[in-house]
Amino acid sequence: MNETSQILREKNIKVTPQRLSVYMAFNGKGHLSADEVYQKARKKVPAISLGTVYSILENFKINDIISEIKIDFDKSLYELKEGIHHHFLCRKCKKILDVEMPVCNVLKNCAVEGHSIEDFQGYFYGICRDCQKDAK
Amino acid sequence: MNETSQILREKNIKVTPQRLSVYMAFNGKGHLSADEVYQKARKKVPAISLGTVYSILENFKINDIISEIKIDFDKSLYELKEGIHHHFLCRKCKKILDVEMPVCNVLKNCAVEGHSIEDFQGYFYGICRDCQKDAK
DNA sequence: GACTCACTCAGGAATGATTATTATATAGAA
DNA sequence: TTCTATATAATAATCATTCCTGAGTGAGTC
Repeated sequence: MNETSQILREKNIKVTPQRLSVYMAFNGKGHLSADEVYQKARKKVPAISLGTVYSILENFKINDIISEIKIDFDKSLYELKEGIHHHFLCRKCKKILDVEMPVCNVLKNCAVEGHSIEDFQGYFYGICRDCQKDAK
Repeated sequence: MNETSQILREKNIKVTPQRLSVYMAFNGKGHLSADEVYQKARKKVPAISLGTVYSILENFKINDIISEIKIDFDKSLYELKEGIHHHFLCRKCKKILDVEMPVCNVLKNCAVEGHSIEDFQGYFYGICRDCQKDAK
């Protein structure tokens, strides 16, 4: 009974090799596309299908284990939900970076114009530090 | 030489009936999908094709006339860029509402962790005022 | 052990938004 | 008006994502 199994059990999610492999695909790396998750999960469970990966990602999303990021308009990225942060897309090198923006964090769990806010995502677009350096 | 033509000319965008019809599709309404723009534009230019609509939307986006919104993860929405505001998606009725959030507006045109910010989009998720009322 | 019942999965087909292609038409400048 | 780069219509292609189906699995019951 490892740590990942524990996390799933706490959310009443049945533990299966496929689910463990998807969870573990995120080890260390954030911002994975469904296909990247699929490629990594296959190393543990070679027979896993892409459809299964999508369904597990959906399950994890509903259960607040991961969040979906749609910053670059062509495909979804996923990351483990740990620590509040937002995302920056460099228009030049297309890298996606996490950015801390404490002022944004208070926006969660408050009300705006009478609407209750359960979640907030902030997307920043611009030129990253490295690309600015290169331009000089 | 109407007002819309003027706006396009200022951006060095050739004025065509198709472009005018796409621009005018936004009259008053925000948050249109590409297909909704297409349906509205057809009323002025019946022969316009969906491909053309997409290409004009892309052109307008690059020229800062409209912005693309991807808050509900299945298709893009577009709106004229007028006034800074952010978006709220009600998880119950799926309506998208504009929200003013002045604290977010300062985030544009500043630097975060050394990255220059040219644009910022804030997406809020929760239950809207009306749906909260209904639940009572 | 046999039998449910609900859930999970693999494989493959279907969907649907978006993009690419190409030949024709046209806006705007000379 | 003529010319040329650009815009457009029509259509095909792409590709992420969802749907479907039939087979597996595991827990609980008898």
